Amino acid sequence: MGIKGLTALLSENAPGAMREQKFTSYLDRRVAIDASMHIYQFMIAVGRTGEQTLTNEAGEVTSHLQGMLMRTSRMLEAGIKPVYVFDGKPPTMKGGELAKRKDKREEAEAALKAAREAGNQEEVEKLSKRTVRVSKEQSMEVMKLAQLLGIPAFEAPCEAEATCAAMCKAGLVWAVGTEDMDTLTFAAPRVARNLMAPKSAEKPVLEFDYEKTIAGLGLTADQFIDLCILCGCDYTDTIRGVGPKTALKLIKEHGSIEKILEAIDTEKYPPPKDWEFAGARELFKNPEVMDVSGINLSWKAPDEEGLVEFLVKEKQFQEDRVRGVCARIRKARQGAASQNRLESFFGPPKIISSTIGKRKVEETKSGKGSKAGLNKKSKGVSGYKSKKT
DNA sequence: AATCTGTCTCAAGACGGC
DNA sequence: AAATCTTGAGACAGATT
DNA sequence: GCCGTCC
Repeated sequence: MGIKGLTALLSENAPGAMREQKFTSYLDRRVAIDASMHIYQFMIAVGRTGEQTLTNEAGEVTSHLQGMLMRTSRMLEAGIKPVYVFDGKPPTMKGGELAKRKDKREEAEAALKAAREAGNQEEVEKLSKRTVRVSKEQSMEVMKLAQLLGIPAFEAPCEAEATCAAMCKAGLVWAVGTEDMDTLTFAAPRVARNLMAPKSAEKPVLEFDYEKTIAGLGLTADQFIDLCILCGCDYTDTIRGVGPKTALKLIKEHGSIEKILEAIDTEKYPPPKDWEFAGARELFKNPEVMDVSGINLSWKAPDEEGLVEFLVKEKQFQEDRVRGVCARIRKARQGAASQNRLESFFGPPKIISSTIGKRKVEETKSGKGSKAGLNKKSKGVSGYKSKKT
């Protein structure tokens, strides 16, 4: 569940760390993306009527593939360069949280069965969304799809978000595109939300800057991790009676969880029994991540025949749709290669902020060196809009 | 009276033709 | 031995200061 | 913009 209440806390206490961006400003940006959340969304939403989803003749679900194909092509056409990262084994400390989720799912499964028997169609649809599971095989199918589309894809050793953050720290990508605020706790320099919001919604991308986050809160990196643990994370429970606001106050006052425990009345604010906050801290501070040194990311042309083999022959996609997507991607790639100023495709030049042009030049100058972004302070910081609740 | 926490509920895509 | 692992936001009641 | 369709 990420970090409870962190977004609200930041918008009140570190608004300067948040900045709204246009979707089009991600032109030519490399972005690391945790694939698992997307897969879940597609399994839940794509082609669903009642308990029905998209399937091939054999009855295998294909919703995740349809969703990923469309979303990925949209990103590529927008000039975004995605890197997909898949979850590995969950850390053992997540066991408690996972057990809770399992209980809830089983509860929903029981209710679903009852609703089916009662013939309550509406209830069946609602509950079946809550019982969705993603198998390893389905994840691997999405990975295969990404690779056929020419996109780098990796399986992380552990939490995908941690490896995404590591890629961003290493300068392999400009930002991590996610809705999960854990990523900021893993100290990803830049986190982008709403990156995939539907075109129609025109929701702006919300960008979080890590350095500005901790500076805005007035905390050190270690203290920020302690704050996140106190707010509530996936790895351990929290002190009863202490939520985000009190947590921030206490951390600023005392500096660390150890000191807080010494200072507060633990009768009134009982910490969890055998509280393993130090273990959680370690998971955030030194997570198990992929070795990203020496990785050379590249975005290749789609393997059209491979896609036809996989999606058409095996999964019964319509061939002209698949070939159509390939054509659109190829066209976008050609445009990017031949045009230095792709932004002219997106509207009159005068509307485009000059920072985009500048950045574009900087990046092309730096060539395909793997460190686009890290050592570059973004310039247009002045124009952020604060958001009130 | 105002603030904060804990719990429970919900919702989660995208294209193209009209 | 076999099978797994995604999330945020808002409403609201009740406790606390 | 709404709605049927994607597999």
